[in-house]
Amino acid sequence: MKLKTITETAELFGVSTRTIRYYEEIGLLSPARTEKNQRLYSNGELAKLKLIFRGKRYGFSLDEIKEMVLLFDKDRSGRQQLLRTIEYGKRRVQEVEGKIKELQEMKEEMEGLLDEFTEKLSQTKRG
Amino acid sequence: MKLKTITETAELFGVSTRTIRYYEEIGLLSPARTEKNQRLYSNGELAKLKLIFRGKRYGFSLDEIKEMVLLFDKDRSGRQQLLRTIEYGKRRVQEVEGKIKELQEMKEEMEGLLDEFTEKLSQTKRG
DNA sequence: TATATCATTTACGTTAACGTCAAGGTCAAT
DNA sequence: ATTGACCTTGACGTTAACGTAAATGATATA
Repeated sequence: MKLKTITETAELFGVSTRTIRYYEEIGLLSPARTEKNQRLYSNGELAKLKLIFRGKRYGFSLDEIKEMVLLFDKDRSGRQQLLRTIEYGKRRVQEVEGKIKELQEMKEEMEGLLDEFTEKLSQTKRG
Repeated sequence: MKLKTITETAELFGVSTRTIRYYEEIGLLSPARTEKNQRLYSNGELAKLKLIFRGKRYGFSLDEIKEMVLLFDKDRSGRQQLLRTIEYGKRRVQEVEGKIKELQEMKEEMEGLLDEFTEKLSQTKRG
């Protein structure tokens, strides 16, 4: 378990150190610290960051991402907590399924347009 | 071809009229006007709005969306233009394909987590 | 010892994407 | 004629998600 510094982490994900610190500011991360107070990022924190950036790519706000991350992060030992977590998770999975469907429609629509353009092109060629 | 007013359009998409006007401000829409200068939205403009909101749902910025909309919007009659448009479009389609793949991975990951939680739950049940 | 590199916190600045008045014009109903 | 519902164009306000700069500290290297 090799711990990373903040610059290493930032470079790994291609973002600024400010971004990483900001995520900590809003409670998304809680890296360990060295004796001299420098941040150290474990695999766990890196995994969180992966989730964060993935979430961002699909238009989730950091607030929504926070909900999700914290949900799968904390001790959910109580039965009630577990049930809630599972219910919430299932809903999220359905959302993701919906997004996939819409993306596929979008893709088909774009491909349709491309076909039209290609058709036009071949006409231009001949005309 | 029934033209819609701005409030009808806004309600149709569940956004504010300000939002619709803003999209016009940044050059995404160009609705017709009545004699008394009121905006009227044709099916074409509505289709654009559909694309815009879909794009937003996947984390595209309005600037990126603008590129895409304008691309498929203008007269692309010249051969060069057509070729460029098609190339650009193909790249976008590949991007969308990539997004779909990532979303599927995300879904599987979430389902894996849910399985773990469900497992925990059954242990709590028995314990 | 001085220079450079990497880190820290604090705090003000910026931009996109709208929200929210304000002031005014049109048209139908009371 | 005035109330109300709809529209218009400014124009200033707001929030999320950082950017950027200042002041400072530890550590390595020339």
